[in-house]
Amino acid sequence: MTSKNKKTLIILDGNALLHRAWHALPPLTDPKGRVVNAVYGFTTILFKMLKELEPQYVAITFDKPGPTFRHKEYEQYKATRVKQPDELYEQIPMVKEFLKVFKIPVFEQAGYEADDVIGTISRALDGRPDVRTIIVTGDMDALQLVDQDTEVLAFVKGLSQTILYDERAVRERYGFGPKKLIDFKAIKGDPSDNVPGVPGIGDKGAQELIKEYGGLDEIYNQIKKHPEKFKKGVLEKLKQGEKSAKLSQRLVSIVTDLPTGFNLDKCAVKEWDRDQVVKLFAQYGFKSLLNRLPPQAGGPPMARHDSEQKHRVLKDWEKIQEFLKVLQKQKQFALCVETEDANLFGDTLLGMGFYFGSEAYFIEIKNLKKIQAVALWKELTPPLQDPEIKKIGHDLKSVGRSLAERGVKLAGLDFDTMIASYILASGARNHDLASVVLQELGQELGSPGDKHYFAKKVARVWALKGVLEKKMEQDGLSRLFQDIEMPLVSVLGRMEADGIKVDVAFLKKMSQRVDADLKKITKKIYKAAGQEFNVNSPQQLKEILFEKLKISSAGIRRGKTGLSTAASELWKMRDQHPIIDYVFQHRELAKLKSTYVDALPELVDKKTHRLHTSFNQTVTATGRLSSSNPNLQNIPIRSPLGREIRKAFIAEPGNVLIAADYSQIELRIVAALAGDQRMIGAFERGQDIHTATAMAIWGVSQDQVDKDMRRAAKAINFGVIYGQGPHGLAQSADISFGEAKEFIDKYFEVYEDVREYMERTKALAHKFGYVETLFGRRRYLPELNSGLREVRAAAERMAINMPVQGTAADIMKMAMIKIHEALPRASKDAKMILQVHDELVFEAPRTQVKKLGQFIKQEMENVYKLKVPIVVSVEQGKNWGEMEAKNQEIKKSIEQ
DNA sequence: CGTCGGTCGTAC
DNA sequence: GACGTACGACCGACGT
Repeated sequence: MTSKNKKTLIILDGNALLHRAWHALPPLTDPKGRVVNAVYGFTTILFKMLKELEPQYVAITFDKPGPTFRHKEYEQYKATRVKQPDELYEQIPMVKEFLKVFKIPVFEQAGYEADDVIGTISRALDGRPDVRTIIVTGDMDALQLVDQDTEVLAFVKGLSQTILYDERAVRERYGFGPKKLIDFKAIKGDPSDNVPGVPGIGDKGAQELIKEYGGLDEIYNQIKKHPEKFKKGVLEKLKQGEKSAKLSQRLVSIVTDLPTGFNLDKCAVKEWDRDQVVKLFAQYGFKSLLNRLPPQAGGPPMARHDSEQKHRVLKDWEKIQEFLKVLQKQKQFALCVETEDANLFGDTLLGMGFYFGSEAYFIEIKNLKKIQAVALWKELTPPLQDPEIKKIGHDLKSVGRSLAERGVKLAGLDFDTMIASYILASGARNHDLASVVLQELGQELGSPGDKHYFAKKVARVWALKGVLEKKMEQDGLSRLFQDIEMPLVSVLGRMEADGIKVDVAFLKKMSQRVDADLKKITKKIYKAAGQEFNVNSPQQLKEILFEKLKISSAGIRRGKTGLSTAASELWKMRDQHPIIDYVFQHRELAKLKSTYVDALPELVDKKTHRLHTSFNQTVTATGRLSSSNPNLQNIPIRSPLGREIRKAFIAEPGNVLIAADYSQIELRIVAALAGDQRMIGAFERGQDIHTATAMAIWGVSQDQVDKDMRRAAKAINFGVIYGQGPHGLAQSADISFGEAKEFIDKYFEVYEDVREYMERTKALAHKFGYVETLFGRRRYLPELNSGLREVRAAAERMAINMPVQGTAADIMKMAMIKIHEALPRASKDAKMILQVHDELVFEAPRTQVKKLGQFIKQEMENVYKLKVPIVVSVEQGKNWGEMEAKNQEIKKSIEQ
């Protein structure tokens, strides 16, 4: 039989390949946080083998966990093996999941190793000269199985290189055939398996002996007959090691007669279900592997889920008119907006996608005649603006804003698949349409190149709604979605569109001033350093500080790139050299200039001088919003120069800005969630919470609490919210580790229910794998099961923090919805324009401040009844930097 | 020339 | 590394 006519069986040594992949690849994690590098590596190997070897049959073998007959034979067998981390072994079931989908059979046998199963299979095929067997493995033990019809493909150097061993290749490498490898190893031993061999004889000696005599039995026969043939030392060692050699021989012999239930037909390569494969890959985050899926052997073309007819692209005006008539009748539909530049704003509109009645349409608008476009919008606008007609979409805030630029006020926002995805997996994955479709539907979204891409997109959005809705229901997340997140979408859209006015001239002047100061301070730095360098480069700076100026690096934190030059570290060296102070000044100026003073005017609308941030609703792991382009949630306030920047945020003439702050909202939530009467009491009495904490910890009266005591109490109050340990507290309160530890102990004695609450939260997190806010918002924390103590501890801190931060976010969101809804009744000219986590900023006519201030405070304070009072302080001013308190109850300077 | 990780700093 | 949640500027290494 010529090799051409032969069929090929590949047998993969699962354990060996998994080990190899584990060591060769960095610890990649999947969207759930599990380490999956070995699965990934194994899968790439599998694909490569399928593609390159084009086998007709495939089988996989694994070790069965537990002792083998070799352990019974020799207790020390593999005793020197270092146990690999759990993260590796946890990947075996994952690999098996893949194999199931690819319909590849797994063979294993209790009490035996993968090699024995491989041996059995390859010997079972001895009677089948029409089958060529290739054993794919990461170690060389299998070489003894090589024969006329059996080869070994061994991975060397990680996963990058393979060598194919047939009989000749084995002979070339060792000087004898595969069968003799057993005796060779029996003599030389195998340190990695702790097989002793003949002590004192190694690689070279064993090789010579085998070449000379052929095998172990022959050697010992010769010793009896002609001991004089052997060198003295070798003879002695062989005699001494006879028992050990015989034992080793048994240990390294691969068993070939197990009852594995092997049957070649079972191993025939079968077609797999591409959708299942895609789904699984999505689960594991193996996006790149999708393109490397091996071709289906002889199978029909890939099955497609949706027939092409269901996706219609409408270009002709007549067809579009027909479509519009049907659209008018719909009570709900999915929609998307497509623009040339993909960001939806100010771009040429390509068209819009719609889905209803099991059909997807893409209406091409770009090439319509002017008069047709006008007619189109006339027909399209009423259903889009009708709040009774439900709109389903992905990122409806963007859709709404895009339509708003074209004069359409989108209403009836019912189901946003981006938000639903976020609700189900906040922080755990991307929520762009392609990712969500892949994760939830197991389908590829395709690219704009596809003929029906845009129509397909909107069909996918519709399909997603069904899946996500059900999942939210199952997890009890529907209320959160319907009552908080969906109503918030249009609130945020409105805030973004309104924007905030910026005094650009003020910032330009400031830029010049700061630039001059920066130049001066830079000169001082160069002089002090004795040379010019880039002060903005930490790398160059540390060279100047520690090498040129020889500033002591004792006690300075080190990072991945060496000594740190962070402010906290520079502070430790402040007395050693005047340059440190200059660097501080330089850092502050450079930061403010580049991040704010120069960056903000770039993003201001040239005509209106208003700045339109994006409030992102699907970014944070806790439920907070984030802000970007620009980030208006980190505008400086703490330093005097920083606060100057806030003055650039102004009200229109005749208007003022009103800022309303939740006071100590997170600590109040801690008190409420923990049900801690002592902390609740302090809030009920309207006490300053940090002073109250200081009083309780030290058992003193209010007037005995000095500044330092209050400062320490404040640090620990905040620390609690973050799950901070003694080390962190020592740092932030500037006290010793021992003192910090004492404080924390005392704190939890005082607020015992807070301690209990923390413990309960951690326990629940471990039990369920997630934590939740008062309103059921979840955060999954797969890292709680990490084998690494540090990773686990970090996850526990997240578990502590999320319900607190997240509940505050929930409350704030509810207040925003309530206010947005009621604001027109309080004032038709007032606008809610910013949210900064615990603060809302409004712009309103000066004349209405008093009334509005009261209204806002009322709404914010009463949006939800906690076990503690919620208090809001209101301020007003011409700009965001100079605000005056409107109510006297709480003075901002004290409480923060 | 673009991308990306590292470092740093701003806010709550 | 040691305190949770973000965004973003700058640097410099790396790949095209």
